[in-house]
Amino acid sequence: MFPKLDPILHSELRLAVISILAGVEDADFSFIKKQTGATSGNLSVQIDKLCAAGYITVEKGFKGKMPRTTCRITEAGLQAFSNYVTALQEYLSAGK
Amino acid sequence: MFPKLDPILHSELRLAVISILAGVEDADFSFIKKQTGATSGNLSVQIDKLCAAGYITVEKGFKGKMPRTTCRITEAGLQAFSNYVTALQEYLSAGK
DNA sequence: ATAATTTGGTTTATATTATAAACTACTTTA
DNA sequence: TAAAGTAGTTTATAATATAAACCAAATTAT
Repeated sequence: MFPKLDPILHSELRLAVISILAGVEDADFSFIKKQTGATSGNLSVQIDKLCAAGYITVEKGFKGKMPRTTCRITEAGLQAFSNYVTALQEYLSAGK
Repeated sequence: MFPKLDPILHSELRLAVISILAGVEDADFSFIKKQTGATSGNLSVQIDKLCAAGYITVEKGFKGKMPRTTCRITEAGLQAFSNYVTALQEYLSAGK
């Protein structure tokens, strides 16, 4: 009746990150930080987890002389996000 | 952009409990346990938290000789559930 | 030139949360 | 009356999230 919710996505900040990345080609650390309002430390950790899960890729380079971390959602990430939304609907709609 | 998600409801088991209670007049411990597949211990703890938050009421009585714990959602609980669903929609729909 | 501040993060420690294991108390069935 | 089942609670442990501290380089101010 209640499907298991993907624990990687069932996290406020990670869900926000995936949600952002699902809508754009790619996004860098600073942009995601501004959009989410997260602290650097928290964001760094959660990005690592999404990366370890294979839901996003992280590319480190430079914009001029400043370091720049660019994130992009993967196919697996898009699929997981879609599954999560579907599963969650079971919970949200049960009270009807 | 991303609203804060109520931490009381942003828990797989507590959300399932609220979701069940939102659809019925009341439900007892055993019924909720069967529907969710949760262990007794976990369910007991999460019901306590929902109760402490004022989202449900818990009534202890007896069905014949056996103890029976009946849960019911409160107005505050219904409101919180509604708010949670609305907030979550921001996350789920952002990738479109 | 150099000192202070900002950018762009990582690492590590702590607090919170969820889960599982162990236990209590009573009832029913063999 | 002994074993097994019901209906939970309490406590311990594992997992998670968050915050604090730190690092390195670049930029800006003195």
